[in-house]
Amino acid sequence: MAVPMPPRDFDDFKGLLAVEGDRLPRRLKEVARALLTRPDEVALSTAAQISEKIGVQPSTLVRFAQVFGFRGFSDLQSLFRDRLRETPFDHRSRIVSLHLEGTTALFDGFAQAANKSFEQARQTLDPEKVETAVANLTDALTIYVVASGRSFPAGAYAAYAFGALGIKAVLVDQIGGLGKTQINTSSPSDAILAISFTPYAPETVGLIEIARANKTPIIAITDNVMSPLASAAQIWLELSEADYASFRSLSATFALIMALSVAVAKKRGLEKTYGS
Amino acid sequence: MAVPMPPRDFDDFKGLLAVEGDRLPRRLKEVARALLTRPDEVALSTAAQISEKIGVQPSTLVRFAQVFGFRGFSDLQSLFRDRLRETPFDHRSRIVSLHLEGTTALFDGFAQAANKSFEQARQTLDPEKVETAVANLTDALTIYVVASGRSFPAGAYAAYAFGALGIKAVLVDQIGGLGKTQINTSSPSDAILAISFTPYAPETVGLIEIARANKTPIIAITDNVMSPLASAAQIWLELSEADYASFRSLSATFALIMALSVAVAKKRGLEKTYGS
DNA sequence: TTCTAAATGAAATAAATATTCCAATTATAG
DNA sequence: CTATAATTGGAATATTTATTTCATTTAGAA
Repeated sequence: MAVPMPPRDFDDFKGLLAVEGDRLPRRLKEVARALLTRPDEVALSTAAQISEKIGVQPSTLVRFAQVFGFRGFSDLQSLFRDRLRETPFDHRSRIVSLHLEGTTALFDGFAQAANKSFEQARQTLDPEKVETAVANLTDALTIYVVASGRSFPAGAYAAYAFGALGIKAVLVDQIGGLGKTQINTSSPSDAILAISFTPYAPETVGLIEIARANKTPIIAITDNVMSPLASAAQIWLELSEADYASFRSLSATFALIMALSVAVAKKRGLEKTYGS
Repeated sequence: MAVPMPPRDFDDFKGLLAVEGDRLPRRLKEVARALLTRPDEVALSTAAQISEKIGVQPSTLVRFAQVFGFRGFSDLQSLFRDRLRETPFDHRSRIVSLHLEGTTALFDGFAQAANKSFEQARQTLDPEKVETAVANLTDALTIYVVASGRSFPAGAYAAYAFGALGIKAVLVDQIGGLGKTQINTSSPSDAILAISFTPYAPETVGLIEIARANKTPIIAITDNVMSPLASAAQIWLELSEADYASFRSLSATFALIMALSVAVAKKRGLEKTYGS
């Protein structure tokens, strides 16, 4: 194999991967992906630590570097270190370079809305109620996740997160109009996690009525006291999201779902190392 | 010499220096100043390089560290490395009322990860490519949204957002194993919006192959050049999300989806006031 | 299938890096 | 000043970390 000139900086390296990356053997491709996914870690860790995380031998890292013309892994790593040095003010400075126009400006707007949501959530979330919710979910045999309309993605994610952590959860997706059938198998030893915000999807409201008739404990994530979920649920967690361009953020909802999942897994003491 | 407990993080160390710093001997005082002046360099360089820059012997660095209760310089250095790993918001938000324990602390962790994702996204997102993506989506008769596994909630949300804005979109939900059937109706006058991150769900990869065979333009949201989506797509947008407790954030993905939706709606000039 | 080349894992070795030790210097108290 | 303790520099050593080598596995061609 011809020994090419090694890339001179991180962007060069990335560009090279874009072209040549596909030709790499299986393991080296994994390495490439991993290095690009966590460039900061590459800069700050030793070859042994990195290779361990990726699940390859240190020698594989050295070989990987040599394929691109470096003498060894250390030379490649110095690209990652320089990258971290060069970005000090762009990357982690206090004032973020905001985009001023176009679609990326919209992106910034939504990012800010997310931030605002987080701050609001810190204020409105009652830690005690959250812990009670965790306790209830921990005791549940099966967690039924109910969410419709705009909240459906959050529900889908909750089901995913629970599953990834080895927690038995069912997403009530109402497919084929079978929502009622899906939730009707719930019992007092299970739990419902219901997610709904203004305007409360009538499907969700209808479904939790059934759960209530079954005496299944209901944990709700909703936006305020006046929510139909607040009165129906045993515990409800208040989360008021900010909006931008007439789209309400879902970021705090997602963060809360992740927090609940991990907390339940911890409490059950079966935290599988999976997730991601 | 009494061996004190070494500081646990960078801020601890800084605080300790504020109190004890003046009592240090001349050379060690120089060291303290230098380390605080360029903390990034301390994280990224070797003891020899640092000592050279300061103009002292490497052994002085070791002794310096030991004065503060560390076993050697390496232990002190790891504080500087951790500092660099932390999210930029970590520093500031320390002041803000952070929850210190329990599930709400987890919530804060995920909120910070989301923030870091936003910052990273600002760096990696190429405004030009974003605008091209918007243009492509604007021209599409129907937008097919493809996302599986962890990314599925994002896809579901994209379909929702497009719909709410009056943009014809189909969520390829692969129900009943009909994913291929669903996407097979796509044609060059449509567009695919594919979302996938490490580890790339094979379903998604398979589906976009079909779209490619149909010559349907593909717009991808993925995490790096090595992604199978990057090579298959006409345009791909790079988005590397941060993670916490081994769960990767989705916040930047959601923000980008919202931004794209709104931008397309604007461009089509049919922005219905609905959404939320 | 069999053969050959390529790729990988694991251990051995080399290189680098950090730490300790001791002699030389500087500061401080008497 | 002198004596003593504290601090520092520099070389020697120990430790960690990267790299090379070689045996084994895997993939590809004939």
